[in-house]
Amino acid sequence: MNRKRPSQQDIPLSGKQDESIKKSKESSVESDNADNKADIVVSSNSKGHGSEDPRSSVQSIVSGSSVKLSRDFYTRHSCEGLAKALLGKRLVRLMEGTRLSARIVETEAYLGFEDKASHSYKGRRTPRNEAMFMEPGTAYVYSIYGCYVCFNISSQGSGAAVLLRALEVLEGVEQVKAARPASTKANDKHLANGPSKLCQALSLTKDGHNQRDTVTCPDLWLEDDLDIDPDMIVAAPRIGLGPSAEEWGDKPLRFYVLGHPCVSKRNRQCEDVCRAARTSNIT
DNA sequence: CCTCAGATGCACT
DNA sequence: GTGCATCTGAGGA
Repeated sequence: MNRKRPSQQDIPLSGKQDESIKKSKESSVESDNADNKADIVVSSNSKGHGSEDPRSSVQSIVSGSSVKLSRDFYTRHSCEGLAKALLGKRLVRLMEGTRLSARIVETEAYLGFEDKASHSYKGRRTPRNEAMFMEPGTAYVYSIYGCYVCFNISSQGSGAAVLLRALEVLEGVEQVKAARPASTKANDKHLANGPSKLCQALSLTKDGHNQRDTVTCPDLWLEDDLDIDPDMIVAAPRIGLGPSAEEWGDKPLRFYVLGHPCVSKRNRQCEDVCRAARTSNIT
């Protein structure tokens, strides 16, 4: 039946990008400017590290390969590794026959037993967090602050999971806008730039998706898409943790794509570290 | 760009 | 009863 191939909606980060760059004028300060621009990534699906000059990889956007992520994908990475590996991948949601998809641009790792910020700290296992202990690839959706939900994917390691924090909506923008509050519809970058925003955007609910297996679920899965250059991944402390997390609140377990406009909250200091590491790799 | 307050209901102790 | 892995809008720099 009417399966639409993604067409023009497949192209993210285009036009307006230039505009915002022009606005931020400092064309003399080359390095800063270059990073704000989307040096988004990439060597699509090719593993050989592009030993090329990173500058040449600016804005090479490739459309999704439509290859669903397998169990093996979720199993072969550590929790932290999975959090990074998920960057660039697509979350796909089928709603009444319409395909919605969005690129993952920000994640957080929750390690489980030893992680004081994790719901499964010390192996704590309750009806709520049962999904964290299920097969890698299982969705863990929980409600928070009454009116919101957060979406995680269970990873390897008992009680470990990856929280999705921000997406770039690629397909189904109109439908996504309909699912979000009116005030947020003006700017496409803000459609899914937060853990609960992205759940609203793709209509992910606890009743509908908690404990669903994304490897077999017919209306929710992940697809291979972009491979993010490791040099472009910013590692920063996680967001919103209370004092009970103690030293775990400072560990760099949040990951996002450097320069991507849809990231929920930037950490300039960690971005500087990322850039410094990158330039020293080049020289 | 930033910070701040209030909303909100459920899971757990 | 307490504590959230948050969001929005308003107001200020």
